[in-house]
Amino acid sequence: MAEVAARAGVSTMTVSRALKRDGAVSEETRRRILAAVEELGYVLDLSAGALSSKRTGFVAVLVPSINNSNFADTARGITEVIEDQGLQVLLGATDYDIEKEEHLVQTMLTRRPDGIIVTDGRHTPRARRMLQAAGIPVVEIWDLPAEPIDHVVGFSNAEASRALVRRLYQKGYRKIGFIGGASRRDSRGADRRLGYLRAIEELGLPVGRTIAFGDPPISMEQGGQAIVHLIEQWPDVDAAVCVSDLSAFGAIMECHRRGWAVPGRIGIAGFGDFEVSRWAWPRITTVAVNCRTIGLEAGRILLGALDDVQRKRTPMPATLIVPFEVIEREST
Amino acid sequence: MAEVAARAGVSTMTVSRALKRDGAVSEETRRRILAAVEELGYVLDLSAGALSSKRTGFVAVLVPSINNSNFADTARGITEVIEDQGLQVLLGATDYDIEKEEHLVQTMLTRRPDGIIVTDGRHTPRARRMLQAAGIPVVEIWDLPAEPIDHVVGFSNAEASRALVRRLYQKGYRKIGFIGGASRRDSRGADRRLGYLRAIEELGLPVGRTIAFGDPPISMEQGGQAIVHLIEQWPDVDAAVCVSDLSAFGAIMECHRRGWAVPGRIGIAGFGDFEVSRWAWPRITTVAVNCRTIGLEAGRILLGALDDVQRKRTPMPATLIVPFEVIEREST
DNA sequence: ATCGCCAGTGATATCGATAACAATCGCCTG
DNA sequence: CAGGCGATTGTTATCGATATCACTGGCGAT
Repeated sequence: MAEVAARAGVSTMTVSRALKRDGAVSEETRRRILAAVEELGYVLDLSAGALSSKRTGFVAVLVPSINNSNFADTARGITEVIEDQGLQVLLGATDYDIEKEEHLVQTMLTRRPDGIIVTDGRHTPRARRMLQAAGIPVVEIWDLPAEPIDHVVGFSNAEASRALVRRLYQKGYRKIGFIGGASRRDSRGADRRLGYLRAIEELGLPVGRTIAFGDPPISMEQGGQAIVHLIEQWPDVDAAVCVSDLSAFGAIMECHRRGWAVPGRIGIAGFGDFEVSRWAWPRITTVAVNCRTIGLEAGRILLGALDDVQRKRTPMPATLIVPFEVIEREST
Repeated sequence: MAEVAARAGVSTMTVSRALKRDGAVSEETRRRILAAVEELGYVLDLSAGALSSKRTGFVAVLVPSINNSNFADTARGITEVIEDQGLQVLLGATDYDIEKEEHLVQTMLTRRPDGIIVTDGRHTPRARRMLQAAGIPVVEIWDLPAEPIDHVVGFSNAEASRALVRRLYQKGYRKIGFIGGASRRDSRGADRRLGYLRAIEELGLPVGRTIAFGDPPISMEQGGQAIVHLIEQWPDVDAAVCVSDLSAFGAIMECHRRGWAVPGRIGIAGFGDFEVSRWAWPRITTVAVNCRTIGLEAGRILLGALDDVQRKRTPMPATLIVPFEVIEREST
């Protein structure tokens, strides 16, 4: 930067200002500086700037998996909003594991992000403590935690699942099974099962028709295996609610393969409104949440909180509940 | 860190050493320091460490899209390898746009990563210049650039596509069409088309049966629309090669919907061996490359280059060609 | 007994930018 | 015309760690 400054005949401070968005520098000077930057091929070093300004321009984002288009959409939404403000996402994947989340939180805090967005409201006590002590805005997304750390953008997975079951009931289904993961690691999956159970009970339907299969994320393959188990174990089952669209898709394809008509023999519903559900044949009944919106809103709330901090206002923790929608398609 | 040092009765330098992996500190001292760290809830500030050590511990990774499980797998592979060495991935998505890539390269360099991995061998001249001038190891992946910048881990998309077409020919298909994106933005997609054209020509098959549809990434929806166009335009077509599995899937489902048997009426093949292709019904013929391996190898090569730099050896640019495999399944 | 080496530790300078405040200049207001 | 204000630029201190070199004490080899 000193070289650029020398070449442009100004001080480094002026160069620094010229390279910021809000820098108060005269047009003439800025032009000279930018020319010098270009000629020298100079690239600003933010890691130095971060140290003195105490703002790194990073927003840490933790998702269970980037290999899941729902979370990928959310991550994109966040990125979109915050990069407009010159911030950058530091992405991490927890693999649905709160121990790994704890470790990632620590790693991320080591980079001193200006804010952090975590998926889920479940954390290890130590992770929780670190998040609270970090002194930066925190947004928990994709869930409605009982005790939010700070801000929240999410919805009740249990309610959504319950609404789906009730819709199936209206449609005439009475022997409804559930296909989900075998571990509690995926807390959103566990909530969906909970909502299913609640609905079944409320409606007075036969209980117990639950297949637990494999570790999250439940794959297409596991969906296919699970539907076979479900039908073998309870031959009178007339519908299956799957913990995600991917398992629902696997289940439907397995039914095709075995000549079981969907929805003729059994209705099958998923969760998440993945692309595959919109274009599969039959199209898959599911619960849609706007994943990108979750990301956009989480990003906006974070930006708002950062703005509050900068203006030395006390930020007010916000909770934003995003809507979900049961979408009935051809598979039920 | 000064507080921790005071509490442990040592200098900050010793604390710093105790918190590194290779730190030469006596067991007794380390224990005292870690205890102090725990009691004070101290979290190391890497953004400061980066400044003095001139190593940020970042590896920048640019992929066309994180919402594509092939690239997500690659990104995971990279992450896996490098986080073992205490490095962290800085992920960016170019949206299949080399202008956006240029911008991202600049943004990333601003963070002074220790190395950078970019998808594709096509770059704007400025991006290319910046990459070369950065003075850090560069790995280009998922392609075999004519003029590599530095290291390469990839395969020839054209060759792979050509092999697929030849396999279809062996199987008896003679009127083979191609479904791909309408723009040249996706250079791997363009290469696949090229390979298709080359094969068609070599085999003396009827040419021209190419449907170009939409901007990358070509979606399931576009695959469904394109197959209709293809069949309407050339009713005698007996097979379709799609630029990716997603479009192949969309095409197959559209055929189901219209009562066109796959592969009875038309055989359909994809590219990429996505999960959906393994579990769809019919299972989809495709070209498989081990995406995770691309990531793992790219990570390893990068680590090797970083090691070379540290030991002041001159790193030798490496090119690693990963194998692809044509997998014949039920859809052809 | 002396020397040299090594493990463990500390003192100091430094990484490259920006915050905070100061200085300068021109122009407007009363 | 004095005072003051806003726009522009510079000076200096500082952010929080680590590189580098220096120092100490113990121990084995000669």
